[in-house]
Amino acid sequence: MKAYLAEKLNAALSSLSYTGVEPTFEQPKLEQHGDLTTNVAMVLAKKAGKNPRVLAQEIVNALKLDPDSVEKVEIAGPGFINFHFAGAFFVRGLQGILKQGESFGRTDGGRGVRTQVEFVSANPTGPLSVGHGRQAAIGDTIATLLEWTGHAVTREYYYNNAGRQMRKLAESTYARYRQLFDPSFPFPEDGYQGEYIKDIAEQLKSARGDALLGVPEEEALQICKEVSEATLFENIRAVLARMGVRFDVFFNEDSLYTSGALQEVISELRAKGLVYDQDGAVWFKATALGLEQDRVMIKSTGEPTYRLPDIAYHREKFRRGFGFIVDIFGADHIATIPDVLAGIEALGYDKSRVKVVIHQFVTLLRDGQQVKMSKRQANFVTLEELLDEVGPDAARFFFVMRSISSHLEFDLNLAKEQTEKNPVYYLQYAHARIASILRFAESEGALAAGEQRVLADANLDLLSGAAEIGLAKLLMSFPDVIVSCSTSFEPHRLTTYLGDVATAFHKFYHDHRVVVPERDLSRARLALCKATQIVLANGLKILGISAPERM
RNA sequence: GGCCCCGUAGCUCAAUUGGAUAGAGCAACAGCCUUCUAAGCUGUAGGUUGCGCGUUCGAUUCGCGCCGGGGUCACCA
Repeated sequence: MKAYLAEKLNAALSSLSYTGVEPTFEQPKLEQHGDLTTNVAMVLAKKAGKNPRVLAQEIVNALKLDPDSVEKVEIAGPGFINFHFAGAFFVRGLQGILKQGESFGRTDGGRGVRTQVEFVSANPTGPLSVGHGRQAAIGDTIATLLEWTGHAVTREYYYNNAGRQMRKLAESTYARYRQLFDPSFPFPEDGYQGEYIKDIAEQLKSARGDALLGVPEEEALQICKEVSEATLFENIRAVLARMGVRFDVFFNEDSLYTSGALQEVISELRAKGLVYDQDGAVWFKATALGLEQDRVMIKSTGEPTYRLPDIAYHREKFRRGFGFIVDIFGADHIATIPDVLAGIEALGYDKSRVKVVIHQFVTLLRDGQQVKMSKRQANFVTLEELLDEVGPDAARFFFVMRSISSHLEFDLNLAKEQTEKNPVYYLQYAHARIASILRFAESEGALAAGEQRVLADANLDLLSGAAEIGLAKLLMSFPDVIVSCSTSFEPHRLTTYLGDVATAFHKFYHDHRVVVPERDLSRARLALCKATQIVLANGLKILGISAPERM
């Protein structure tokens, strides 16, 4: 429709010899402003030296449109040209939805480009937090949105199981293990305080008894590290799986060390004059690239800081053939990004192919009070505990329902509530209600069993009520919504849209009885129900939330 | 102090990326079930979009300056 109008509008403009303007269309907020609107008249007004409304009238007079699809064109406000489509246009569009079914909403603007989405990427030093949960939900949803818009997506998790943090983990587990035999054994100063370390120590004891007491400490620490890492990683995978999040690749930072990728980055940057030695450390000359200060890449101890492997990792992403790279980070990582982007650009890669998505933090609310989360005090709520409490559907929905650049206030009471107040249930209820109607229709003989697929043959012109057309109109915009969510990396818009669909459906349900004696009308309304169910199911699927048949 | 995010109805948040009269949900009040799921629907009320300049046909959106909240500024990740 947009393409059709663009063509007609361009023809009108050139017949009036206005050139050099590409008209744009958008969907007006208010229904009375029509279905599509263009602001060309206002854009052209200054250049043409004419009043925008007068200009708009000229353009409208020159337009030749098919009255079967465009019912009415009018000029409004400061000079908008509003196009009102015929109701039949929307209603007939339902056929397409019914035919496409579970693939309705997919588009191919991404042209199959190989796209990597990196998210979560927590090191195996402890259980996932609710912040990781938000990142998992956002990352997985963005990955799915990219798939739905034609990208070939790889979901990737980057982790480091070497270095200081893992050493600390091993020492913590070892100390807890020793304490099981001798409570006075000292716990490391800055060790991991959490209860989970004690659990791992207990496991170690029941599996191996006191065997670790008899081996040299280095060996015991190595065992502690391996067991802790394996246990924690297993837990991380399991918790993510409960949320329906699965990764294609777990990329180990360690491989960058063994492959020589780090040295390669250093020497290439050094050759470009972007690396120098000072105070026994190796520095990245970030100031030469317009950044605020130079940064250490290799400490005087010989150990790299995170920057070097991060740059090397991003180069690997390019080398592995990804045409588009999406990084999902929490707000606490924001400071590291400019260095990495500058680094890969200096290495000759196009940093505009990297999209960094930064999300803000999560605070939990219980009984109207903020739940204090302190990792140090070890009284933080883990993602696993949250899933136990509210379930994966509510968790995933709540995690993505706010703009990612905003703080998320997660109301535990609301997420648990199985009432109309809870937006997740509102959506799922609409889906279940439709399933129930379809079952009823079959039991009444209004619809033969398994006939749902051929509802596309229904006489859709019988749908003429405002609620019916309004709903059909909304359903038709689903593919555009997916594209918009995908290109803007704003998955919360999908939750808002689905809420609108559910509202429009409930209104339709309230205004019209679906199964009525007139068989053709029944079938038309059933087609509308089925199309709504398809949109809800597809939308929920993208969000990773179940679409129940009964509630 | 530098940089980043946020500030919109009593509360939690939207607002088609610069559009027309700023919208939802919750809370409050008033209604709607003999009928396909009331986990639903309808209505009322609620606003100087933190404040002030500026950019232009037009600003919640862009720029500058304040105010307030959060984050971040390591030879930690």
